[in-house]
Amino acid sequence: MKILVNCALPYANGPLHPGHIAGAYLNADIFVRYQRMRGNNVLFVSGSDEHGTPITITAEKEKVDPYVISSRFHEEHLETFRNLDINFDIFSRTTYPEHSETVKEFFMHFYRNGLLKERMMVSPFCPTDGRFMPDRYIEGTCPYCGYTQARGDQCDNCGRTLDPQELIEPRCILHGTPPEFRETKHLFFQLEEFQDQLLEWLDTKTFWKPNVMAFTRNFIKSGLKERPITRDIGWGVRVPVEGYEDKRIYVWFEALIGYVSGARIYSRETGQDDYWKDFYFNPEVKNYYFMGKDNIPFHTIIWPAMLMAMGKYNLPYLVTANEYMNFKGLKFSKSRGIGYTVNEILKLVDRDYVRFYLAFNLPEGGDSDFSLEDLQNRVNTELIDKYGNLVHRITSFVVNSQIVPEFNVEIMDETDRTILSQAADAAANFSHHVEAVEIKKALSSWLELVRQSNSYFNDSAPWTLKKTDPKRCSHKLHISLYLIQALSAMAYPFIPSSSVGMLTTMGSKKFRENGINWDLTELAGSEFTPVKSDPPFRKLDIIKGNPNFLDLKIGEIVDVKNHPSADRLYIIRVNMGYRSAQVVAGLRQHYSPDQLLGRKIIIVDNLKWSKIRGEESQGMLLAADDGKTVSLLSPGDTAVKPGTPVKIGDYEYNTSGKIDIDKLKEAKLHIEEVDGTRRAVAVLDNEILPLNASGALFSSYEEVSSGATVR
RNA sequence: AGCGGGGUAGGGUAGUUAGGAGAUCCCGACGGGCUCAUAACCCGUAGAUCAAUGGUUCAAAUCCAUUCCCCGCUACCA
Repeated sequence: MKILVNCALPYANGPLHPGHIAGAYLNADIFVRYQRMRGNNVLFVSGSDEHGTPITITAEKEKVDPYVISSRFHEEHLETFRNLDINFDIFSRTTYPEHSETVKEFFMHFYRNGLLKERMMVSPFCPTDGRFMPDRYIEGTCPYCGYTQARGDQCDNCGRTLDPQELIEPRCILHGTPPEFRETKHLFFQLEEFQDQLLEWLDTKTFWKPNVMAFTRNFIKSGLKERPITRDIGWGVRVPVEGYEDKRIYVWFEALIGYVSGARIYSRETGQDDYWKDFYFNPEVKNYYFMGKDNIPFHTIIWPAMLMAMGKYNLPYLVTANEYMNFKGLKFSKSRGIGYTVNEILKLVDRDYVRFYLAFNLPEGGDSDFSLEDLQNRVNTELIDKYGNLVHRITSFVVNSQIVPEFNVEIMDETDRTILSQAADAAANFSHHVEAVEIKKALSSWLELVRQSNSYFNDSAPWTLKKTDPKRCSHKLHISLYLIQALSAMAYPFIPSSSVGMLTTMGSKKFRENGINWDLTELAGSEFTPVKSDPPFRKLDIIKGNPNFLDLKIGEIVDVKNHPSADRLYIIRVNMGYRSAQVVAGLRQHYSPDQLLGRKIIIVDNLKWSKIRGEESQGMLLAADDGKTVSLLSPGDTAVKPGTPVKIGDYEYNTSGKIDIDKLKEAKLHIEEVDGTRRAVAVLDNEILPLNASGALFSSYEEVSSGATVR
């Protein structure tokens, strides 16, 4: 059976972080590996999306050609995927000539069929640069609320959608000069013509995940409108029509066609030019699309409409989209310094550990959270302790005891029958879930069998049977080996290289003969000759040597109430980004509620909760006190988001557990001159280190003298 | 403001589409077992007013309504 799997093309304008991988690529790779184990013929395509404004902006900043930027990240992405064992058949580029040709074919087909209509638009034109500017490059005063920094597409203050012409005193953000509004012509794709056909098609997609369907229906409900597919920009695929020499095709239209051009390029490179055609034109072939949630409407509305317009192309069979994987509750962001890139993580952690953790934590149902501590914990306990140790204890027992494992149907007992039926159930559930792209559920049924297998081995106690009933011992060992063979085969899509290692160690005859395939999960014909080996995994120990025991976070005061039974105390509610906390603070003599509201402050988030005069305090806010003045600590950068972790020096908090007030005092938080400015510092390992978040240091809101203690 | 997602034991989570078993699993705490194994594995105990309020129902974490709180998107970006 042939299957086409397309993954949203990552934008070549920055490094990949775990959120990208968990959003679309790892689940696709797992799906593809599984399908290949089942003997299916998969074409697995993705590539770099290289066009679009952001890349030109980066290029302008660095004063290089946009191609330099996209090439840099294309290479980097290729390496990241390779390092993670995510193996596309082709990872193409939208700057390849074959891509432009394919885009041209689509374009001309639409053009000839009257699906592209010319419209005049009025766009801002910067006379200083002599070119049209994107709407968001224009800034001015909002006509509705008077906000002076409203953007041309939207006002950040009142949230209203704007047209750049509506702005009072518009100016170009690059030059500060007022733009002219000039007429410019563009071609519009007649999306609305496909509305009925799309709705009809969507009605057949009862098996799609609710998030995808809800998003799509909502989008259509608000009305499909014709969309411009050309724009005034110099970077992109040329428009193959006279009078459009200065314009390029809009990326949203062109990047999607990258799936087709990628498949064609792969076919040509492998010397079978027509190979791709069956995947797109044979209606028996199912087409799967993987992406993050932001990409849903492009794949459930625009791309299907384009394929409908082309006529004979297969429409997507399943469109699956994950939510976001965040970093400690905040969105991964290279520019804001939140989280790590995949390549940074791979320097510390084996690829299979990363794959396992991300798969375990995939944001399939809702957003999930990434952290190195959690990664280490999950990998050490579930992958290594439970599974790795199971494989190792079984194979090394067999090797050391020199018992030949042999299945004997006549001495099957109840526990044997139970575990074998559990194994069959697990394999069936696993298949069902992977096929439905419910990767986390598949992994759960695998983990359940790991647990059951450990339990079985414990109950079997072959170390006792060895002396009392060698025949039964040999029989139980054979079943145990069969279990880890099945588990390792099932684990292959998740942790490919480790899985192969396991099967080699246990001396699986089927594996030697057929390579990894799904038949490994069948008991019949299984034979094993385990070899002596080291434990299959080394435990992770990456969280250490860090003296920072303070979990400090940026908080924003959202509510202040008087404590009902204490004259000096406030009850303050603090927004911590991914949650809020109530703290009791003795600030009534120093601040009025109005002064506190909206302020960004630092919260100690791993302090033991306590009741202060009957009210729960879930942390402590930091304030400096020099004996005269009490002042809250102020983050140097007021744009810093609530929930942002505060580092001490370069140390990020990454242990766990609550501390008490006495422990907090050991950090000796105080105010001290750093480079001529009074800063909040802590003492760790006899070293004075400044508190900082997103690169900014902290001072106090009110002036306090150097040496003031922070409490 | 609009749209999307969320609030379940000390922490992290599953379950919510199709309402009913003791609400799942991991870490952490406590007790026991085993000794093949990487201080690992197995068994058990404690710990949750399933955000709040109201409603539908014989029955609600799950359905409906209202409210509160959080995140994301609406600036390129899974």
